[in-house]
Amino acid sequence: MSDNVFDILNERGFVAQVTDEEALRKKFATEQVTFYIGFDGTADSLHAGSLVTIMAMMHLQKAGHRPLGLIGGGTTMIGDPSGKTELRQMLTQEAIEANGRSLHAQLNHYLNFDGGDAIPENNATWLLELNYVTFLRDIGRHFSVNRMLSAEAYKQRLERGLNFIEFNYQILQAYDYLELYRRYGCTLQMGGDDQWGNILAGVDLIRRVEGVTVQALTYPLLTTASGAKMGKTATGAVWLDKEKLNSYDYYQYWVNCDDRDVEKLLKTFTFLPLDEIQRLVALQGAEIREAKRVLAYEATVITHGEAEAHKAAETAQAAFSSGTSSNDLSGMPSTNIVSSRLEAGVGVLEIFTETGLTKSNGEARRLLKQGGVYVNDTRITDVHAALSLADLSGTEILLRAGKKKYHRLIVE
RNA sequence: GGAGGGUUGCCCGAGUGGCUAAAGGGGGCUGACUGUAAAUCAGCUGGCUAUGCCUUCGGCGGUUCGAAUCCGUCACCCUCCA
Repeated sequence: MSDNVFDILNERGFVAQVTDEEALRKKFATEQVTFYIGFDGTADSLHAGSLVTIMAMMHLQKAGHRPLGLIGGGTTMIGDPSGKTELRQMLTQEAIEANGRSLHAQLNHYLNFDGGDAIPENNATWLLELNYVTFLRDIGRHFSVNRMLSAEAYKQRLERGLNFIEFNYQILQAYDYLELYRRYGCTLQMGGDDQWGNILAGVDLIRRVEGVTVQALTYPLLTTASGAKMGKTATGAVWLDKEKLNSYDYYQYWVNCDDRDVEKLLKTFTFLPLDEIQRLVALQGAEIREAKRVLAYEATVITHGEAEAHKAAETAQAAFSSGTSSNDLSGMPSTNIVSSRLEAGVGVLEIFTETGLTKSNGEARRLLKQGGVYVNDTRITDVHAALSLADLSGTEILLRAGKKKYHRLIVE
């Protein structure tokens, strides 16, 4: 370990706040640190927002430390008030458990629970069977309500109303840290900067109960240059699950990023060396697209693997670079259609909606009127236009909505 | 438990009997310009078997020729009092 992992994290922009930088550096340099990050169990797939966390874990793991992926199966039943203005929607226990399993399977892809020494955990294991009175005696007495109330996270909620159940969230998260310290010797918790208060509560609790000083590190909450949260688009979250978002669209998400975000994204979501990133970011004007392609490729490799990333890149190249002869569109989303339907003629509006390019016939009609409907790269202007066998090029028809959304219609 | 205020389209928010598929903003989409970027400009932004029809203003029921708008009731949220 010539370079301290702390520096790697720091250089790449993963560090917002640390409890004790010197102590943490020393730990990283001298021992294997078991660290944990909690994942909320409200969905059955992680999205690009969680990637920051995952990348941080991977960096530490590469440096020889031991990641502990904690699914908040128990805490999800409560809801974290931090950064939210409303009570989180309650999920059934069954749904939360199912989500937990999916999330662990996903994390396994990045952290390798099976082969390596990474540890999957779920706080439902200890939280669900807590005895209320015992918990109050042993843990509750260490928490000062005064201090909790003065925390920024609660202040805002106090204006609007804070449910008792949510008020307990921090205590439970603190307790998680204690449990993980006891069970696995976990001495570092990381998380988004909005978790700082909750994480510190755990650090305090461990000091009071065990007399041991453990560490906390948060990374900045990433937003795009236009102010949106990472991993969310208007059409939905950027899921990491291939079933929910195919590799091509995933690749496209990264390629379409804002120029101003490229450097940050490369540092955070790829493992490329910093000097390479500097070289890419130095590109000017349209050349910056090269940096975006690298970003998209690298990011897709990490999540979907090299083969998928390669296919996505080829497909994007074929679709967007008119000069090239590459015709590999295999990565593009597609829909099958029986040839008899084409023989009879299928309305363009109908087919756009059927493939999901538009959500309704009305939307398709609107799109067409505005000049955003293309078939085989030719703009369609007639609302009543229909596709027939004559539109086939090979065994497929290329549909496009607007400038960027492609879809292949494959005849079987 | 008592008194009052609120619940409108993806989000915020105006509307307090017909001119309301519902102002305005945000977001999104399309087009132009470009570099699959940003900024800017213009248009669009409930559904359909579409010069018309249907559904939408928390749920249900009522008054009315006509209701997001009035009445009743239920649900949820907020504020003040306990």
